[in-house]
Amino acid sequence: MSKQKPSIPKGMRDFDPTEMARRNYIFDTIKEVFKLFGYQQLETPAMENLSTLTGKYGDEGDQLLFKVLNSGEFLKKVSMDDFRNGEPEVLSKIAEKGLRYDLTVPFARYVVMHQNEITFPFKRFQMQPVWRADRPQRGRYREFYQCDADVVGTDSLICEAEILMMINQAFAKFGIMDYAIKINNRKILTGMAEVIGEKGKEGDLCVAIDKLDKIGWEKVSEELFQKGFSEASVAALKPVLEMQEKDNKGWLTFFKEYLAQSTTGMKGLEELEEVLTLFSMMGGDEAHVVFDPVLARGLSYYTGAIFEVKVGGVQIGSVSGGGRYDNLTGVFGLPGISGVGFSFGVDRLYDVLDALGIFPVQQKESTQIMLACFGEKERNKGLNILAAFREAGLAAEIYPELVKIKKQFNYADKKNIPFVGILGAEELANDSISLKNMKSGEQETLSLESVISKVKNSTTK
RNA sequence: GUGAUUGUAGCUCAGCUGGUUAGAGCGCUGGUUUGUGGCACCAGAGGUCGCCGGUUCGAACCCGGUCUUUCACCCCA
Repeated sequence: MSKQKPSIPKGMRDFDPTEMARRNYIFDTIKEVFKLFGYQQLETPAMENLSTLTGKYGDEGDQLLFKVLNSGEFLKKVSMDDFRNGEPEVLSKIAEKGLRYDLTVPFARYVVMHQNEITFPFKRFQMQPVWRADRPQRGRYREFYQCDADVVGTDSLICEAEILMMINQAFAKFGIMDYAIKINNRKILTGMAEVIGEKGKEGDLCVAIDKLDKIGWEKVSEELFQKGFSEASVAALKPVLEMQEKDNKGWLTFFKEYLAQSTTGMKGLEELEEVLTLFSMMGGDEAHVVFDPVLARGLSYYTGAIFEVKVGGVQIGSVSGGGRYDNLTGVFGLPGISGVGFSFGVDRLYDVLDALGIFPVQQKESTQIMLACFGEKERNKGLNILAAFREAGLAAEIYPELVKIKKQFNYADKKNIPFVGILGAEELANDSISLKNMKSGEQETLSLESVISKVKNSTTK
């Protein structure tokens, strides 16, 4: 074997112990909130049958799927004719599995497969990596985690209100104060397209409108003209876009008049109002919930509420988003199952907490005390003491080699272990431990019991 | 997928218009200190300059390809 420089695939990452401690903090916090609202955890395999995945994310999505080569002689089934017929023909014969692209489609597959065992409404959450063969950029990876929570099998708007509550609570736990949950409704967007006289074109409308704060009104209207919108309809749109300063109540009043001619639009408004009412009945903090009529995402599948969360004071895209969809499981042969769900972007949340400097300082995952021993006799006694530490619930370790005490201390220092218990001839003779506080440098000779209580009191909060 | 951009020691980076044995800081190892980490001082190890090919008497430097990094677009978390 020749030497090779080790590397990892493009767009994939290692997480060192510090990063893992912080990531686990994020996962644990989110998980806690999900559970508090009655969501149950689900896991699905990294690979799905390619037939489950293809065609669910559009042509672009299919391109971004990681396909897994069949085991064995994967070329055996391929004929020269297949080669002449092109890539799709060959692909279907050499790869029948693929890595999951998101958590929603595998979830839909699961619901259909287990429809007879599931009690609806079904509330599940899922925190697993997904893979996309995208071109990586900052904050965009080929392997990343999604934290999804969905409830399927009910149209109740309580679910939407609960999602707002969960975001509220998660952010409160993280200590994020400055954030906005933007909320809109697909039916309102449909209504807008209707009342400006461009029925059915809310897709194009939204793609253009969405860029408003990026490229400005002039370019947006230019784009709309290009998409075939008439002069009159673009003019009819203008009042909405110029209405930037309204609060939620103001918007609702405005839209009740603006959308009066569209039954769909009015339905969307009703839903929105109902969600906000339910949310406040649950005791939600309305200060963070902002109706945004230009919020448009996931239009290919969302049919009702749409949300997105932006954190203030940092230049990072949305950290959470979701919405209501009809007919989640239709493609797998189970029509009529609707649901609403949302997702936290762990990698972005990490960046936000990092940028705001609000990760908890205390690393509860690190060792609380290490034993340093001068010789073999001390080491042997140390093993007993070590067991007692662990019995008492302390994260403890002993330096595994009989080396110079300096080296042992150095290890403890590098690993940020707050206490070192020293065992030498003296300590052995009078059955004690010298406990050194690595931060203050103070050292005292104590009994095993007092070492345990001392370390416990000063390292657990 | 389109257009740019980056790559030199474990890390962050110097390295002149192409010219001997490629440097610094931090980190690492050992020592000053055989019952004590951080600080200081001393010594040392560590690089086929991303990879492949070309131009040249001579390439870290110029050219082509490839991989990687970052950025914009597209799309998205």
